[in-house]
Amino acid sequence: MTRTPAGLSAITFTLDRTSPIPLYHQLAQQLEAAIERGVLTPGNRLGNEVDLSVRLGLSRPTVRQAIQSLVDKGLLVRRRGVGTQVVHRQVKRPLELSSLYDDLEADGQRPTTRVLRNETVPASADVAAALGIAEGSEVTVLERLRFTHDRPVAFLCNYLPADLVPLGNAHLETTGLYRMLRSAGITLHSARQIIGARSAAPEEALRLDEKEGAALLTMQRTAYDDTGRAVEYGTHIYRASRYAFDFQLLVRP
Amino acid sequence: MTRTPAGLSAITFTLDRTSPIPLYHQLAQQLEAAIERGVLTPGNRLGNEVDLSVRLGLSRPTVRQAIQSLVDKGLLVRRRGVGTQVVHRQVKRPLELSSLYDDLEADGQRPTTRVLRNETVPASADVAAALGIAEGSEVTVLERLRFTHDRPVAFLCNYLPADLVPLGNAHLETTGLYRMLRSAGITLHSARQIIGARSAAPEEALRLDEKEGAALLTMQRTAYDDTGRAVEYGTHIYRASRYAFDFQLLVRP
DNA sequence: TAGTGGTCTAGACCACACG
DNA sequence: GTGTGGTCTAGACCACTAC
Repeated sequence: MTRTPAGLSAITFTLDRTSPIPLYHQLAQQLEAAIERGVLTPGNRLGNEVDLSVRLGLSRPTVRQAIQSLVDKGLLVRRRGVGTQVVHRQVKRPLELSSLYDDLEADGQRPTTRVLRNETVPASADVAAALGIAEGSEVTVLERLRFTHDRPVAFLCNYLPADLVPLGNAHLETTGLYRMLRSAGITLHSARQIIGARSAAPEEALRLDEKEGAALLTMQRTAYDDTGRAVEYGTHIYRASRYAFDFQLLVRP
Repeated sequence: MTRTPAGLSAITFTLDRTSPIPLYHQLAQQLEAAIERGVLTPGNRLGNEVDLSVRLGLSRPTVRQAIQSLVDKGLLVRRRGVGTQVVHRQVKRPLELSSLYDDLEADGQRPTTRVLRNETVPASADVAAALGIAEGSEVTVLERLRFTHDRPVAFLCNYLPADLVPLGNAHLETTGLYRMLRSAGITLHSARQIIGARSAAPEEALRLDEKEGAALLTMQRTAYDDTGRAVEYGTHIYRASRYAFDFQLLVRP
């Protein structure tokens, strides 16, 4: 006997074939919304792909593609011979290239930034190596203090190829670096991050309003765009008493 | 004119249709190997999918699936109207659910482990909450010290549902916890990690051979399996002087 | 044995980038 | 215009799971 799962049958899908949004994406969005709204609850079976495709008037590969995208997001699990189910525990925040500004803002923290330094200098050996450019090439060096509730959270030092994008202080104080890069048409592709800890040196302690010797969280990051070109190299220092990295991550199948 | 890129034409692909390994996976492996060996160098175009499928005697969707898997890994980039290229900077180590043991071993560090505690206790409120089980349920609590070169690197405290898998001390001393879970047939699916820092308390300093007040790197993690069931909750403390998290991560398109 | 997802085919048309 | 990837179809057979 073929049972249509209660949750799924309660959903009316509306697919617009004239829309520029791909059909599989429309379907995926509506499935995700149904999960979000609780119409499809954890453990609910999704019903087999063939039935679903017939019901929607789509081909099976298209339906599969929609389902697959949600599997990749960690919302669904497929088991051969069993079926497709909603994962019991929802993935709240998928791991992304963490932008401190976005993280804080998403947290309702209303971050602010003070630009301490913004100038063009020749790249030192280590910066050149990190960015994969010639030593002495022009790079923009950026030093910023980030605050929430008028208290410092982090000291951010970044290096970018000088010709990449104009970095006005006004914008830097009201938004995050990654947003500026994105709106300049630069799409980030990958990054390497090293997260460690160390004790605060006297000048660091002063800058961050911590005691000397307090534990600090550190991150070094190099970010790359589509073509593999290094776009940004940074050294960040966070007050461990006010910040921690919160990752949700998926295991590659 | 259609040019076959030099790199690609130099490769002979061998596809075994009788193999249980899917064709798209065989192709993906061989493409990846070619990139690894340097036959396909960064910037090399991969040639269009239609030609490739004809040459290999595969359908285009199958070839696409192979290419897509490498795009997902961050090795290739596709651009509509342009083509498929090898990414300039290679992704060295994709982000995975980091296993300290595996990380150290991959680094040639020959990690060792001393089990300090391994017993079954009723779950406290916070452990029960983290694992999503009833307070007072039986959990296995594990305390381990991990060494490299006979010096401590980390103190690991983990809680697992008691009935999950037998955890013999002998195995725990010679391998990692995640390997034991995997060989018990548990496939990890997702995890939430919180990485922070703090100063060493006296007893922590003693245990890790650090000075009191030294900066320590901390991680809290809850790991989940396929079904969304919490499999493990742990609190780890690392010597910041000897360990840092090294992530390579991709931005979701 | 029945039902599920996993793989694969051989086409088709479209949107976009580039010369 | 030409070539590229992006999307979509309507089937097919197989492997695995559960009963």
